Amino acid sequence: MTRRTGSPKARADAGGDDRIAELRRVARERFGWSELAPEQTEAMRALLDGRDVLVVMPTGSGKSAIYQVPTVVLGGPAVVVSPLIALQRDQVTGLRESAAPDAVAVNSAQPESATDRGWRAVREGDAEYLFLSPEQLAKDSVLKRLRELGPSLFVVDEAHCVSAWGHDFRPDYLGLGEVAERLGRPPVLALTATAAAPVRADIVEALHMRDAHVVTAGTDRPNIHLAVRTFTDDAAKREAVSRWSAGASTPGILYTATRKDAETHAARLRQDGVDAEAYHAGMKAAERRRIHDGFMAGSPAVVVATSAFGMGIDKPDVRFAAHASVPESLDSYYQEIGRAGRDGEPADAVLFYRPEDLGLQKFLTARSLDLDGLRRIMTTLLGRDAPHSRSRVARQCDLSRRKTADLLNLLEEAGAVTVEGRHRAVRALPGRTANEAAERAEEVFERQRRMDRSRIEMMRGYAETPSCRRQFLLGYFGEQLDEPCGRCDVCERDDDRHAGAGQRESSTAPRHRAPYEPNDRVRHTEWGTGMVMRVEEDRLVVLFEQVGYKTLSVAAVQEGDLLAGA
DNA sequence: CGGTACGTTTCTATAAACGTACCGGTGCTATAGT
Repeated sequence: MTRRTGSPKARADAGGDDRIAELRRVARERFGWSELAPEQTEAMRALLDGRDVLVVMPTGSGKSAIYQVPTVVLGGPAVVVSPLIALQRDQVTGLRESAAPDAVAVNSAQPESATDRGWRAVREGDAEYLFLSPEQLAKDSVLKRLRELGPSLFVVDEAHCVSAWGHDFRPDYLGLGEVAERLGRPPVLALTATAAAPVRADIVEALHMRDAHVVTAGTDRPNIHLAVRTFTDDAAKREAVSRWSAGASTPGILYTATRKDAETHAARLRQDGVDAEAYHAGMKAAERRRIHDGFMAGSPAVVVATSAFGMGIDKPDVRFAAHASVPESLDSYYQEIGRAGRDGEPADAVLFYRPEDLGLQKFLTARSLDLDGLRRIMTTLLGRDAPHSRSRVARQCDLSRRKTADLLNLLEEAGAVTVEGRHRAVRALPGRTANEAAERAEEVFERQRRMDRSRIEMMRGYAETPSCRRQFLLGYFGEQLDEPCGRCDVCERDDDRHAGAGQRESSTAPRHRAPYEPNDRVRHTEWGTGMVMRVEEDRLVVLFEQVGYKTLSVAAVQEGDLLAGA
């Protein structure tokens, strides 16, 4: 692949200080930002050097700036992948209202004339940012037009969606790596607020990032108070949720696991005189927008919602994010509570927990596999030498486009098929029968399923941990908090107990230390290789590549000689 | 996986107990019909 002259790489050699000065100047003159945070400049520099960059930074810390400023310096349009049309709309409006270069969006929700105007604006240099969904980028016609524009950056916003949705819900997310290649492989930038180790690995793999430069700002949000309230009885939990929410400082978000629960809790809160509304994907688009905009403006004060609510909610003064039921992972949980307290003032994250609620999440994450569909696809592909278009595969195997994409993703990950540059056509790799290939894909599927299950178990771990919740949460995201936080229910309970007994355990007291440290690479006799995520006094949590998260007893590990360094 | 709604059974009930079927989240895009 040849680069255009004046490519990021060539220009980066001109001198680092000049580049930073230029970034600062553009940030000041075009965007009105007088200062850039060190993480922002670090990420921008890497992009100008032509590197791929993964940024994990809390929302509100200026992630968008990381592509907006370099796009101007590089002088070419940026392709920005954004998961929701509503989000695209907000971003386009925001840029239009500023002195910064304009932005356009390409999606199915606007008339064709608007899309045509958008393309023209980018082509003529009147707009520098082009927002699209991954589904748009799965279309040849769109890719062809984009390639002609010669984009200078390929940006994936809310990049955790690659991992959360790519494997089933929105399979086109897994095709983005191929898309970047077909666009001439500009530097790839992935942006997200939270990403645990397997999520980061998913992002890097799916986007085909090379030697990705990872920039992280601390994940911790110390002003968010963490608490869990445990129940055995469903009715008692409902009652407690209602009472707590009705008495909490607003604005706030109450998350529920089902649409029905969102409706019933909202109705109950209204009865109690709270300005509350339900929000979920089953509601009309206009109604959803009304509630979203209303919440931003101050009414309703409380939104009772399923996981549909939240992306694009950058409201500084949200005082609580409560959960009437557990979400399916700590990734989602942290994403959701992270919408509270963005102004830095105290905020509450309360989880109303019943172990039985984990059952619903198990059901919702349980996907089924069409083994026969896998075999049919492989038989079709093995019978032909030339690459096959996806739509032809779908037709010949009598599968929907969606399902075909799903199964092809599995087969690709299993190394049974390869995606060819033009038209993202697929071809079978030789050496395996259709049956063998289908079995390998099934193994990939089973591994994903085990990972999903283990993530639910980590959610249980958080809810049931006998020690500091913040340490647990941050450990999950690969960060260590050396001391208990003092700002969660467990820490406060311990404080009370020690105060009552008149003695406080010194934090410097010698403690039995497990012979493992977080981030150690280990190998288990049965579960293979993994990484130590968290070490407690008598237990440790290891993230295994094949089976996901496992909690091990240190004593059992040592007696059975189960873990070795790897 | 677990809750709920509804049907069937039972020492023929204006009642209780048991069994079974069904439901449950996230968004894009294309397309048919007003």
